[in-house]
Amino acid sequence: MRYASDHNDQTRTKIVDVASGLFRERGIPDTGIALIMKSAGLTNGAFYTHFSGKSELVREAVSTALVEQCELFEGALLGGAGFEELVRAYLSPDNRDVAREGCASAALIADVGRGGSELRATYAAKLDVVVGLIARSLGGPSEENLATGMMVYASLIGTLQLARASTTVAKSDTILENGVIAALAIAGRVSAA
Amino acid sequence: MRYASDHNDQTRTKIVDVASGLFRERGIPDTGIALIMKSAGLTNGAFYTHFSGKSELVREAVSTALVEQCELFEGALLGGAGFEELVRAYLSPDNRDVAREGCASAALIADVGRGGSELRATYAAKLDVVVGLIARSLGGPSEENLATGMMVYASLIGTLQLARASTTVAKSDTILENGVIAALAIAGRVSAA
DNA sequence: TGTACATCAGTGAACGCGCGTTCACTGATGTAC
DNA sequence: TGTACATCAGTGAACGCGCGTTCACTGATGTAC
Repeated sequence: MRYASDHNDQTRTKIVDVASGLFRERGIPDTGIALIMKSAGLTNGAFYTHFSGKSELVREAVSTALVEQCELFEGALLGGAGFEELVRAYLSPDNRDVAREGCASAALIADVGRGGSELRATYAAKLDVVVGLIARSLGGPSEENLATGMMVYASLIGTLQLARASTTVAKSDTILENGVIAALAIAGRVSAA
Repeated sequence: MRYASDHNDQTRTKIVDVASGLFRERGIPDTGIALIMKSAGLTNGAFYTHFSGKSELVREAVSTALVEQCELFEGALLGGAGFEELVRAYLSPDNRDVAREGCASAALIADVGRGGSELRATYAAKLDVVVGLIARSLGGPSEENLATGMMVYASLIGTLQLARASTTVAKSDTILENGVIAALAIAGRVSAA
């Protein structure tokens, strides 16, 4: 073969990774195929040898972005982090400022909600994994901890979005700090209810 | 004059109202001027006799949508509603299903975060009013209650977004119900911290 | 009173542009005989 | 061994389309003299 046997896969992965970052940074509708392909070091025509169309890429890019989220949480858990450290890792200024590498939900969930059932199903599958990891930090994947984990995640998403929409760094930082307290409050109460 | 003296204002308000709904339903980048004007019963050319461009309309439409939010909360408070009833009004299936008339933050906050400083400032101004109303339902606009109100709002936004992105009505309904518990938990804890 | 002009919200065709997508082609490497 | 053909990731120009925006024009009503 004229390319290494995994060349095709590598190129495809590269496109998905690049798109995953650009979508989070610019939003899905404002990110065109030509920009994605140029950022991946290719021309737009090659796109369709890898994907049936933009919506297929969107699904894979959203999925990949959420897997990154999982890896952040998994890494923290393996490092011995507890619930509060998980929350602090999420609500860090870095995660707020570098949307390209940040939480897919905070950046794209509204677009997912407006999307088709395929996109929502793809999102839901990975969301369950993220919530499972939060539940693990709460003691394990019991029904209660999963419900609490989902609410904690909801709170984290909203907090990060408010922090990103803030007009000053000081206000934004305060929101992130209060977000930790709010997450702790949810962790202590939803399960108990 | 060939039109009533307030005709111009009425048309402008009509355009803003229509845009405010369409933006929430479809997202800002996927809502074009032609569609907005057609929905308002006009042709696209007339748009520029009312606005300097799309971004001016976006600012006014976001602002208007948040004012609607305020009116929902104010109405509930005047009706004697307490904090929990406020939260339940927000996390209702109606507010989830009819994005056109629902919370501007849940629908548009990611776009606001990606927007310019003018849009963020416009959003922030109205956000403070919304948070002030939540604080009022917590007892009054003290520093503590405002901080708590902001975190409650963050949680509500995230919860509604997750509910909208869900794949089944049952899961979505559960998220809304648990969201009430989470909001109560935050109300009880952030202030106390 | 009649006529010429001013006002101005709105019309609708057109502008340049970037979108998602298609397609004839390239060129490096593999295989058949 | 040499030659003809197959493979296939990638190129880059072009497609139709809708975007935000512009602009010459309309037509109903007002004002000036």
